[in-house]
Amino acid sequence: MSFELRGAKASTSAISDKLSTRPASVTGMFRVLADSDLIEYMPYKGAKLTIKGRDEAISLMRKHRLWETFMVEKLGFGWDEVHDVAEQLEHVDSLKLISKLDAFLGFPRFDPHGDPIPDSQGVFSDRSTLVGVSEIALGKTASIRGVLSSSDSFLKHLDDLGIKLGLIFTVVKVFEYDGSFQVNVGGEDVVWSKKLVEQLLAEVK
Amino acid sequence: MSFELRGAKASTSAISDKLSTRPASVTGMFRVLADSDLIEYMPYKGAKLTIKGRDEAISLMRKHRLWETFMVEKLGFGWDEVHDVAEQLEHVDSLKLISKLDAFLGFPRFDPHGDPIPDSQGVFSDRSTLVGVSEIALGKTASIRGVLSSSDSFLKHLDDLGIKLGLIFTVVKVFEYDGSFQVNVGGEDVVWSKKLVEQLLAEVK
DNA sequence: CAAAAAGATTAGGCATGGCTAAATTTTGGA
DNA sequence: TCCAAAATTTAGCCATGCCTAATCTTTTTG
Repeated sequence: MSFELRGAKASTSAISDKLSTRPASVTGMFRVLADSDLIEYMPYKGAKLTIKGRDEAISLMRKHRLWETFMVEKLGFGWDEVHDVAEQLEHVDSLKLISKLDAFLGFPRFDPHGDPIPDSQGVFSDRSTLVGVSEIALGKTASIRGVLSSSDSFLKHLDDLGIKLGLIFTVVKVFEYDGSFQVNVGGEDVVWSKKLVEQLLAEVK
Repeated sequence: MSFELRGAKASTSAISDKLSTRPASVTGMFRVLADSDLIEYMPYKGAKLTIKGRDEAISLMRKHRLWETFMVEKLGFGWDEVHDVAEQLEHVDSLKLISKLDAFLGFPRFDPHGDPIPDSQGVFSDRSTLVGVSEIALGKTASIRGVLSSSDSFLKHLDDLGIKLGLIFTVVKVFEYDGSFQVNVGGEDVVWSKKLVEQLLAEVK
């Protein structure tokens, strides 16, 4: 479901490529989607999501990102290995399951990649509430919401330092010399390097 | 996947009934299952699981019961409303997901209905390790593993008393007069009625 | 601005999977 | 034992979904 949500035009062959299928098949899918009122489709002119289609896409995105969050935060998966499984999980059909899962996770507004999770009404949190840790002002308290990199070494480093999604910290000091941050986590002061904080996303309280 | 695991014979029409389909369709399924070496099939004579088929069935059962346990224990679903959703979840294909889920749940050996959950090797815990609470001897410590009833009023009662899967308790006293049990839960003594303990399954330490 | 190239759609074929109806086998009672 | 009833399988049909090849539109380029 890699449709752009705004009026973006994805070419038939680009889609068939991504789906490992043939352009002709995509045209067929367009037809059934149009029949279900999920897209508006004019041959040769492209397709556009209807309101209903947009809602469905947002709902899928919500499910996908909640499952990803669950796998990373609760099951200890690496941030980069959850996509494929989440793609299967997102097709499980149960509104109640998703709302319970949402509650269990504490109604997270961003997934492990820093992408927003729409709420049950389809409303996205303003992405601007998410900032790079390196831009947080002295004295502010924030919680980790995502990462920019997914390299193995980076993720392993997070593990080593005990940095996980939802971790709450306060910026105590910024060292001019090397740009590293001194932060307070659960009463203890620790230092995060400049390179590290540049890859971390957080939500300021 | 309501195949009996032992050499039991489920009639073609019984299966088609349960699947809301036609007997002829079941015969077709038998043929493809036989082609995949999951069953041994002789027309008119019935079908029997092969080793491979048995393994697959056990694996599905494991997934199903783990998901049910997750939904009840972590998401707060009622014991009786998880089956259908678990049937969808069990088809998500990821060995790693299941083993992580298993670990997250603390390697439970029984699901909320008291049925055994095969481990990753396909080994079932001996059902005999599971006993009715009413049969537990004085002074023994045990943990709740399942229920025998799924009536609304019963499940609501469990909620009211804060009795959940995994709850650890010690039998302090059994009252002759009405058969009720005095048990210690987390330092506090409480009384469970005879009617209640007869519906509870537990695993003695 | 036309012709070629690229991209998209239609037409038609093949496999799958479930259905109904007919044929076959098994079962159970006289 | 034998025959009718029940159960099961086979045969043949239809819808789906994706494919290739051919056709049609749009875009690009000389």
